[in-house]
Amino acid sequence: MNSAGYLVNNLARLLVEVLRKRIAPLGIVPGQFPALLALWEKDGLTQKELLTMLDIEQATLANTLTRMERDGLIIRKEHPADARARTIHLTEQGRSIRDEAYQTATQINQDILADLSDEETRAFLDCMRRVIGKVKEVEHAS
Amino acid sequence: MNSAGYLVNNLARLLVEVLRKRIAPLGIVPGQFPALLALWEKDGLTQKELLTMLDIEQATLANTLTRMERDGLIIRKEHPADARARTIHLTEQGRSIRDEAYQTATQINQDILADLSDEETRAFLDCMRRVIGKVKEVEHAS
DNA sequence: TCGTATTGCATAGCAAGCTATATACTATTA
DNA sequence: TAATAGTATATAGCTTGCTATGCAATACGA
Repeated sequence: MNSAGYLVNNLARLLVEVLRKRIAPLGIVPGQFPALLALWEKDGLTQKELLTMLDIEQATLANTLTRMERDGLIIRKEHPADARARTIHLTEQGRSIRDEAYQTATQINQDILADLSDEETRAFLDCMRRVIGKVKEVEHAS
Repeated sequence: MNSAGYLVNNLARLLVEVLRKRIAPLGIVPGQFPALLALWEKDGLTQKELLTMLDIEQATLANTLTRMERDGLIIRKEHPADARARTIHLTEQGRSIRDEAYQTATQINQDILADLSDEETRAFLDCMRRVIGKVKEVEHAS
């Protein structure tokens, strides 16, 4: 297959594995990256708040947070005002890998786009965003 | 995040879910699609032969084939000449959904690219192939 | 204020990807 | 030809995505 769908899927899997290899020394895995990015921006969020920043389902986040807690990246504390909710806090370890993680991600993005001109990169990302928009539209309709 | 990596991952997940919804009536799931495409081309392959046509790992294929057998899409027969190998054959059911599955996949690709001009689509797919090539290159180097 | 609806999070169960390893057979070579 | 190497497939164990559902706490409406 050489269709858009196949290519996107293929590329996504390749990229996840590259990311996995490069961030392994930091003690994190790809699925934890989006949550970390959000927490590096703003610590102490509830799961619900965190969820609004990420394009994953609630159950996926809950599981990812459990693994992050197991791995010593975060801790969950009881919410001061709502006993259902819990606030999520980076540990020292979770905080400490921030710069290196950012650099790694930036480097990967540079590496993989190295063969495209600036103009091509712009067009490529623009197409991607438009297709994502279209898929969400189409998805809703069906 | 608005990086290439994030966008690709996001798009891939969206597409898999669209495909999942649309092929559910056929009794198949997205992971089975590549194997089915290959088998519709040529039936009775060994797992090893099938593997060369797909961009997944051997263990992933073995598990997918097990689910396909469970779902009545294929059967595995003993290889006439090599007792280690097994040949993989579509069942009548696996064969019967071919045309509808093709149409569904084609329709999805059309739908999601509907907002891009022919020229943009060409450029988009071309970029994707080049980036895939680059990732494989980079991956090998590290 | 009491019963119901809603909300926040967790859990169950599945798919599909990965690596590492086991198992069983085939091929080679000393 | 007997031991060793290699090959085809399967299995174990993990991550990360999904939907559906459970459970407790909160909010609301009669």
